[in-house]
Amino acid sequence: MLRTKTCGELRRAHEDETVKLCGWVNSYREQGKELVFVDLRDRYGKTQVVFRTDDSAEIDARARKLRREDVIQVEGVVRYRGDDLVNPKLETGEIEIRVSALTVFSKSKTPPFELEGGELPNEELRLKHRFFDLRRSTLQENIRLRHDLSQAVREYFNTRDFLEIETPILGRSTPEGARDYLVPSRVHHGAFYALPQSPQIYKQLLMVSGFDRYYQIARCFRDEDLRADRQPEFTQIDVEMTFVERDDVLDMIDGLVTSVIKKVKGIELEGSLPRYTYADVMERFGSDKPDMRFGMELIDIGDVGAVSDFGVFKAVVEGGGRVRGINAKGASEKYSRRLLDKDLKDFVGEYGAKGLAYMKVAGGKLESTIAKFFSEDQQAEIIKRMDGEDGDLLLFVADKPAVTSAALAALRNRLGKELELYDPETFCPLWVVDFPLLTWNEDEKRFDAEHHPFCEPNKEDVELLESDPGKVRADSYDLVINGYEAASGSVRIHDSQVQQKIFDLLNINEEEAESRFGFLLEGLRYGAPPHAGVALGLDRWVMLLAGDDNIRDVVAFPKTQRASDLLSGAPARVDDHQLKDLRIEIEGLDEDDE
RNA sequence: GGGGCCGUAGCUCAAUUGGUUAGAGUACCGGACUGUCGAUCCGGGGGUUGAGGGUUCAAGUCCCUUCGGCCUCGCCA
Repeated sequence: MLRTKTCGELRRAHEDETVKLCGWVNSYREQGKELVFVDLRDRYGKTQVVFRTDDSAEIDARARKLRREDVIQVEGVVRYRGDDLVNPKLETGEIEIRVSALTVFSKSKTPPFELEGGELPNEELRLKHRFFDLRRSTLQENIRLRHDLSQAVREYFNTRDFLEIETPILGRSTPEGARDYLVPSRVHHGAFYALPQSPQIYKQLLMVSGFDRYYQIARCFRDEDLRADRQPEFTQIDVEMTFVERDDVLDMIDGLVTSVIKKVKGIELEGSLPRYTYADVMERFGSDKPDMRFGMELIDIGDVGAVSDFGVFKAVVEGGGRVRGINAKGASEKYSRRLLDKDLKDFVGEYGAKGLAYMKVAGGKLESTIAKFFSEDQQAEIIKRMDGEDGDLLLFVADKPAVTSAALAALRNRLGKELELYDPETFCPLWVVDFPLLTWNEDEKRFDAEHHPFCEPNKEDVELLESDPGKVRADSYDLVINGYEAASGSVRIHDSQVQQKIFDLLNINEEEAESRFGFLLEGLRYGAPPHAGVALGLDRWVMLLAGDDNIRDVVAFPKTQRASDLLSGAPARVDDHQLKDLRIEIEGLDEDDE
């Protein structure tokens, strides 16, 4: 046995035991000719080991050659350090190991950066040495948290009659949705598999097969541009249930969310998560994934703007736009004029807003370069509607309705964070329901599925499918936490005729539908039960539970924004004979185009 | 595809208006130290300023091109 204990578990109660420990040299301190201290580290903690010339000059000499990150084994006796020598910063600080034998398993090159203390090096370097970065305690804890979450999820579903079923990774490319990652077939020349964007169709077919409660912790792939919270491959907790309605799924996931948050974070949430309609959150927060840890709702003052003397507001309202604003309570002195006129204006500009109007509330009136365009009554009405008090900063965007939503929602998130309007440790989950089924695609002059093409229309709106498809609500739902989409799902269509009708609206003709989705449509023709499901983004959940805002910190081997793996060098060129097997030729490559 | 920030010693950063031999902390190497624990003290080595080109008497600094990382809009059923 190479070790009898770990570096995190020894206490005074183990005094006088002989133990073997293995680990990495975290730090070393030579103290004169007689003494060497080494802090030995493994996944479980750190333990101080002490070498003395008295005990063995030979071991002491070798100990003096130890350097950071060398991997060693020590054998020795657990000693209480003495009342004045306890180190309260270490869990094992009461004791140390008096070493009687040392084995050096492996020497380390000088580490690429320092694991603790000081600032983190740039992420490029960390990713190149990911195996090393992963030794840092924060990343170790994140990976541990990820494991805990996966296990809690499995336990929850396993005790409720769900079966974990794997679905293919090599599948078929389907139209719409994200860009597929493709895998060429060697056997079928010119044909390609697609990696799954999600196991959607397979899980629906499993419902048709009678596996009425399914889940899977499934890897998914989408070849789209990345963000701080998006990786090209990511993990979904995929769930599907048969003979259920929307609320059955929501209740089941409420239970999952409250139980896993309790289990991995020890936080008690209300048993039933609040449910809002899409129309409601879009109006009040301008976003379908509002951060509900703070208020600052969007308020419409378009009617006041329309009758004021402020030309910008008037013109926007007359042109069918909206004037909406938010109230940054007590922030009138926190943003300089330069910040407001430049930084915040540019910030909302990223979302298409042409300007940002602001007014400060002081002495019951509005203070602003544009205040003169508003009568006393109009000012009073704005203050009242915005719930304004002296010291408040009111910010307005006048633009196309969608632009006011996007710009103010982003501004609200930014101000909420900058003004510290919430406790970053809290979790505020909510369901958003009744999404639109379809959204009009102006470029292609047709409807797109808002969620995906297998989503059941809300029964109350079925008539509208013919008359006004854009108004049809879907029987779909998103779970939102702290401003992130944390899960998404819907009741599925189980009638092949309804499914065909939706394909028609999406401008997918019968022939194309048969060719691309035929295997689903055919399944629906052989006795398909009502079913519904949801998928939770595991990576985002771990990120949120870790209090992080970077998804790479919760993935063991993540990819960069350009989807490369700096550790392995993927993606990379392949040998010509591999391409020849696949009958693939690469066009337009320069010699130096690596 | 668009916008923004960044790249100087192993690492984190500094370097006046374009001007002396590109510095500091830390890491690394050597030495001192009998209870250290972010050890301390003394000494030392270490630079293709991401790469390429240009302007200039002179470029880390200015210009062009390019590579890479991060944030973001579009995109992500």
